[in-house]
Amino acid sequence: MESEPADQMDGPPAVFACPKLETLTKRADFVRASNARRQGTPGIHLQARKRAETEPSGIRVGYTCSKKVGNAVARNRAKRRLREIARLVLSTEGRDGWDYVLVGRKDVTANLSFTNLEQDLRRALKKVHA
RNA sequence: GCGGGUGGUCGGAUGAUCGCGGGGGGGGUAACCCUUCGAGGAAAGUCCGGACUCCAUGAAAAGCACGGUGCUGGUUAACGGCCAGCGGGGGUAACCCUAGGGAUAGCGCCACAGAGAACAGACCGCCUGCUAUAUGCAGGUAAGGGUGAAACGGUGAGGUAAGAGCUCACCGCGGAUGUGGCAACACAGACGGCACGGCAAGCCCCACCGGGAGCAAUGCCAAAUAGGGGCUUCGUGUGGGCAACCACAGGGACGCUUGAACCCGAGAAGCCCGGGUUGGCAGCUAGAGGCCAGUUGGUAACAGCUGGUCCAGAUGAAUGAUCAUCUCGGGGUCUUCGGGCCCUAGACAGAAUCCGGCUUACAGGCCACCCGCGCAA
RNA sequence: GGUCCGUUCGUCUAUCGGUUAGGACGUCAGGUUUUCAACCUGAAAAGACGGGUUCGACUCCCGUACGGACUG
Repeated sequence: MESEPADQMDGPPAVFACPKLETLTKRADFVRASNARRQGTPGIHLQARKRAETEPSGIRVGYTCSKKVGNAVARNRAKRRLREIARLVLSTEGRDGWDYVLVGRKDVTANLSFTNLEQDLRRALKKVHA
C-alpha cells in the first residue's frame, strides 16, 4: 500500500526481485482463497488465489490448523513447520499478487520429515499455478 | 538384598547456520544494522479465593431471598487451601482415608420380606383358666422360631404357672460431678435401670461467609453506517374545508423504462430504542512477587529481618528448521561377563490481566527419611 | 479468553432414592401375501467414566472426559 508512492519516487528494484511475504489476518481473505484453487498432498493442503489488479501487490500467506489437527501443542507445531517451508519455498517460487493458504493435516504435518513436506509444497504450487 | 510408605526434585546439555516476537540504541526514521530478553510443573481444567476495573446502593452497615462452608485451635490479603491436634475407619507396620454441627425445633422417608418398621406390637410358640379332653374361647408372657440393612440391650445365674432388668454379677448404654487440656476431647465416675433406631451429600434448624459483573471488564482515538424507529414540543408545498379529508404538484414503486392502482409527507430540539464498525492505543505486565543463603520467633504452616539473584507480553497469536558432539534411560546383537557395536532424546503438554491454592495428565531418572521380611554380626 | 448448560437403547425422549429402566422410530425373526409395502406377534438393544453418602443411586454429592450455547 505504501510501496506505490515509493516506486514512483525512487523505484528500488530490489523490492520486486525478492517480494516480502505478508501474513493474512482477515477472515474474508481466507474464505476467498478457499473458494479459489485448491490442491491436496500427503503433508499439506494448499489453497491459492490470484488477486484482482486493483488490490496491492506482494505475496501473502495464511496458515490454518483447525482443532482436527490436535491439541494446542500439535496445532502450533504444525503452523511453525508450515511457516518454515513457506519461507523457504514461496520466496523463490511464489508469484507476485497471489494469496496462499496452507492448511495443516492431522498427525502428518507435524511428523512428516521436513524434506518431504517441502517437496509437497513445491508439487502443490506447480499444480495450482498451471 | 526383596517388598512397601512418605516427602522433595529433575523434565536433556553444548555448539554452528538460517529464521520468529518484545524492549533499547543507531540509521537515509515503515527499509536495514547492533544489542538484550523470550513458556510450564502443571502454562491445562476453570473448582475455589483475592488484586484490579466498571455497575448498583445516601458513606458505612444491617435485613430478606439465594448460594456456599461445617470437629478444635492456629496460619493467611483471602480461601472450600495449609499446619498442628481430636474423634471414626483401614493396614503386621511405616502410614493412609475421613462434608466429622444439630434427629428432644418441626416436617418427611425407611421399598421387598416380615406378626410387627417407630406414641410399638403379637404370626408360630410357651403358660394358666373354661368348655364338649379339639385345629375352640378368654387371659398372661416376650425367653425361643422365622424376616430384614435395621426388631426396643448382651451373656450367665436366681426367680416364675410360663416369663420378663423382676433381682444380681460382668459387659454395653446414659450420666451429676471431678481431673487434665485454650479447645475438640480424654480419663475416672456417684447414680439410673434400659428409657433415647437410622437418614440432614431429603426439606430444614444453628453458626459463619458472600452486593453484581467480569480485561471480549473499562477508557480514549479513528473510520463507517440510516440521514432509521417511537414519544413529547414547535412546526408542516398549493387550493378547498372548522376538522377528518379531497384535488393538484413532489418523491418512491425492488435488474431497466413508464407510473393507472398503491406507498410517503418538509424541518428543528429533547428523551428512549434500534442499527453499523470488528481497526488502533491505553489497561499490559515489578507484584500480598518468585528463588537461594543466613538469622530470629514458632512443634509446624507461617511471620519478621539481612544479603544476593531473577523477572515473556503475543493478538490468524512469537520458541522453529537443518546438523554435529556428548551424556541419561530404552531396544537389538555379540560376549572371554570386564564390556564392545548398532538404533533411538523418546512423557504430559504452549503463557493470553495478574497472583495464592485445589484438581487432573505425565516416558523415565535422582535424593532423603521411615516400615516389614531375609541374611550377617 | 470469559460465563453457563447438558450427557439414558442405533436415533429422539420419559423417570418421586426401592423396576426386569418405560415409549416412539429404526433393526432382526416369525406370521399374513404369489412377492413387496402396509398390518399383526415377538426379540435384541441404554444409565459417559471414577469415587463417596445410603440398607439400597440413572436419581443426591465430588472429581474427570466429551459435547453444546452465549459473550466484543
